[in-house]
Amino acid sequence: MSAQYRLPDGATLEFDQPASALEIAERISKKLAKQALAVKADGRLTDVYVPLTDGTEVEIITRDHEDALELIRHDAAHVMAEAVQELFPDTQVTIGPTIENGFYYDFHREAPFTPEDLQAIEKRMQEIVRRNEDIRREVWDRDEAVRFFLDKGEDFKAEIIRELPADQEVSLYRQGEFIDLCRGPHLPSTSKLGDGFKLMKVAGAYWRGNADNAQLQRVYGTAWRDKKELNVYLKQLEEAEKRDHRKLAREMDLFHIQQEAVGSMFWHPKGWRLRKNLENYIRDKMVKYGYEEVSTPQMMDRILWEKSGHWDKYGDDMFTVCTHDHREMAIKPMNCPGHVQIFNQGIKSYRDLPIRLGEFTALFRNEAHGALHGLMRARSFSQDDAHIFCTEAQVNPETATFIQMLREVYADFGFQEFRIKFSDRPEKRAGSDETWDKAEAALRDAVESLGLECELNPGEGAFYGPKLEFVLRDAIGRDWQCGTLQVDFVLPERLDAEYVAEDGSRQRPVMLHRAVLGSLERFLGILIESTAGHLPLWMAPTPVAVCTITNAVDDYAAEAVALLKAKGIPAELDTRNEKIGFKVREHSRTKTPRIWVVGEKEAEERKVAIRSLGSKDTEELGLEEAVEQLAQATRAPI
RNA sequence: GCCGGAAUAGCUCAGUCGGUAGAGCAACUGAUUCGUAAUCAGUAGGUCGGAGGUUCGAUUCCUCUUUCCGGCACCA
Repeated sequence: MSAQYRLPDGATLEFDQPASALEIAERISKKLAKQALAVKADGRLTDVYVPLTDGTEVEIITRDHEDALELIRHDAAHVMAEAVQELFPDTQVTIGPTIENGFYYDFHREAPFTPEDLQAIEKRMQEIVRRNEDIRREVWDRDEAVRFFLDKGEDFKAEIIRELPADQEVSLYRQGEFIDLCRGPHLPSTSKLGDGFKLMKVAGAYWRGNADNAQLQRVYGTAWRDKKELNVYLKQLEEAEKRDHRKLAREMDLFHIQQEAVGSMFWHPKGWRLRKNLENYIRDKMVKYGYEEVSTPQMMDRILWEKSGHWDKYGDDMFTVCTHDHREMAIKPMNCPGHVQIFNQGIKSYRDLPIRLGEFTALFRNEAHGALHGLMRARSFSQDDAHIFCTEAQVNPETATFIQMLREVYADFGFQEFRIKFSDRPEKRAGSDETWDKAEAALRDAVESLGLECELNPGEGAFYGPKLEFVLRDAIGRDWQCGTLQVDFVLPERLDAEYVAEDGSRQRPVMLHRAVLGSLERFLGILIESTAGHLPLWMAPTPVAVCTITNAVDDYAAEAVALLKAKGIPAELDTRNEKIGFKVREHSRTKTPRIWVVGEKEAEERKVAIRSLGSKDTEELGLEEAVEQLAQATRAPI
């Protein structure tokens, strides 16, 4: 039976019988056959040695193809598992997927893998690559596969196979002595993996992501087309680590944390200026968008938190204080119940809605030790938190306005692109299913009418409602939720919020919980990392340092600083007896955006020589003009 | 919280196979008054994260503990 295949260039190849991608490649050129890693058959990735059906559209995947990395990483995981089982036969394998930049494999083994073990594993992987073992697909009977793995003591693997969907083929891939359940496809042999991989770290990870289950050892690796690509990646990573906000914050003298107050910042003068700049900026934005700022008690009786439902879900993570009369007060982990109390004062009419209440006071959450991470995850922090009390009909327009505001703010900080996640009902939640149906539908409607692109994040909503998460990335690619919008029909019910509708009836308002920046601390951390400390002029704690060349011009420099301060610009005066090169270096290292250099010449002409951070050029300007210009440039956008 | 790693001067790090520590930068003092990423010299700075144990002797070995780093879990 003859078979025809179409190639990407439109050409057709004919064979006497069904041919594999390898045979097709062979027909085209020896070189292509040698380079073939896999094949895209009618758009589906398939192994190269599998005979393809007549009429298939065939695209040979070589190393340069965009899909090659995925294959290489997937194979790296298998080769690693093979190496581990050779070196540590008491190890059980579980799963080993590819991830961004690499792969991991979760192993079960009593003894921990040491850094030396990782080196040994990596070496053995290189050996397996040299062995050039064929990687072949086999389809097994499910029960037989389960029995096979149970016999080998591979309980986790057997469990995975047992729980595969009934209609799914059980395919195993064999390379040398190693055999693993896998959907594929794979490279034709281990040598194709090449030498662009490296094991990075070991970490604990729970079986099936559940903390009640056994903890496995996850070995992370990175894999690339070749050594050169690997080295480029490692270099990038090294550079990214230098942008760590904890490191930069120390260099910039922003804040510190110490043992006596784990998870909370001691903000230094410069850091606090920065922090205030952010707060004042977003405060003005909120005024612009029709919010009222309020302030609610730092601690409130436990009873209120029980009523709201927070105690049930988060009681363990709340800090509490006992009063002399034996009342238990919770230090607020969030503002929503407080805002409802304000809403509940007096009778509200539908004419009053929407009511938008915002607050910036500090929140306290007893975050798990292992979760703490500099500014990104702290135990005390503030949010640009606000609650919009509105009618159901207002959910849609309020969402639209919020998204507009968020886009505007993110753009002001240079975040043009960000990810949006749609998180729907979690397992543990308050409110009826009907309420959730309504809330999710309302949010989905809003998202759809705005044409927002979001990814579904199943089961990750708040306990009182579904949410949108606006996600930004840190220097080394970790995702952090910053902005959020949550639709809540539950808390108004639990806390008895109501308004009088047009027909005179009492109605529950909908509550939109929303934050643009989210935690101000976290947002600052992200901003510091994304800008490598080169903050926008209007955010910088010290926008300018005035540096003298000789002490003869100290008075003139002091006058310049006085003029700046008169405009509210926190300028720094540097009259130290140091060479100008020294001063420039130091202010550059602490990321001062502008350095004004003044020497005899400038003093005589009443000018300043302006140097911008990251540039070697200088610009001369008259003193008054320079002050005016900087006053403009340090004004936050509105 | 869990798994692994780490903790030495303000910072970055070296060191001691058990005999109580060193560099560079920063700081301080003095000299130098200088034109855009490090002027020179000198001085000072550490109960080697904390507690306990082994030992004649512990920064080093052991146990516990705290904190930090990386993941995982959690994230109102």
